[in-house]
Amino acid sequence: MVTVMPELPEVETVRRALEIGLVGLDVSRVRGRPVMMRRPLDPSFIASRIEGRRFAAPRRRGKFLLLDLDGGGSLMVHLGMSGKLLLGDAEEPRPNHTHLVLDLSDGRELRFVDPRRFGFAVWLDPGDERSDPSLSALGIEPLDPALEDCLPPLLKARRSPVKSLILDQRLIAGIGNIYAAESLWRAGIRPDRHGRRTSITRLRRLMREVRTVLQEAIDQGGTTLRDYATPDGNAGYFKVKLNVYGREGEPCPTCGAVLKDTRIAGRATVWCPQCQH
DNA sequence: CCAGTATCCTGCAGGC
DNA sequence: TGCCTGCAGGATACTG
Repeated sequence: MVTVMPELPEVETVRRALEIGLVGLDVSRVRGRPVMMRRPLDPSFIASRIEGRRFAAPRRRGKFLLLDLDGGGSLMVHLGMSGKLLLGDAEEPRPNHTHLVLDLSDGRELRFVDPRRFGFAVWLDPGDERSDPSLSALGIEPLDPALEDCLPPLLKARRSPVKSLILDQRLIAGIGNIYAAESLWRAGIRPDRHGRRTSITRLRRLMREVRTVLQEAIDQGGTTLRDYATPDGNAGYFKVKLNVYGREGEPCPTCGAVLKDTRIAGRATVWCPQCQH
């Protein structure tokens, strides 16, 4: 059983669910206790900035969500690897590890839940966005049409394994361990091949596969989303057909060779020794 | 500047 | 059955 972590497609699907379920609602009250997360959570400060204000359309940059409020400023949320944003009835019991609760004007609550606390939620005043260290360092969006032209030369200039490079958010924003493995398998490139030793042609192919797999996953999420009468945040967690991730020891879907399992930069990496070179 | 590794956290799987 | 260990991974601080 593979647990799907929030990478770009999952975050985008959450964004779309919130666009449907959150825009136009007012925040009547913010609740939560201070807790150490990837960045410290300060519910009182967040409350001072957003209580009494109305949600505008949410945005996404890489894996970061920007929940904008009318009149300026955003609640920036990163889901880490176990984070969820849930829209639920106030009557329902809250899940364990609910760190932040926003009471909404329709009687529901927006809940930020994150057992492993690799995620965070922080307030950004207007103008903070430009200088925020997480956002300002981000590389190109994978769905940007300029991807095929911009990124290959940058990858070609690096020594690291291609897999490490496409996981580097400063180069390309939004890919995690799952879609990295899937993209490389689709492109027929060994995950441990160094950027320097990969032709521009093959790197361009990789960029196409990155875009395709992410777009397919977003489309799947969109399908999931339409199935929910009331978007509840869980809509962001779906399963696409994963060809290699979590399938070490199983036959390659293309050639039948046994999928190999290795570690690159400390991360589990599955690949086909026959198809990827 | 660049590459590689340690670190944070909880839940769960596997071994004995 | 129950305890222990290790792994899962995103971003970033740190080391060489």
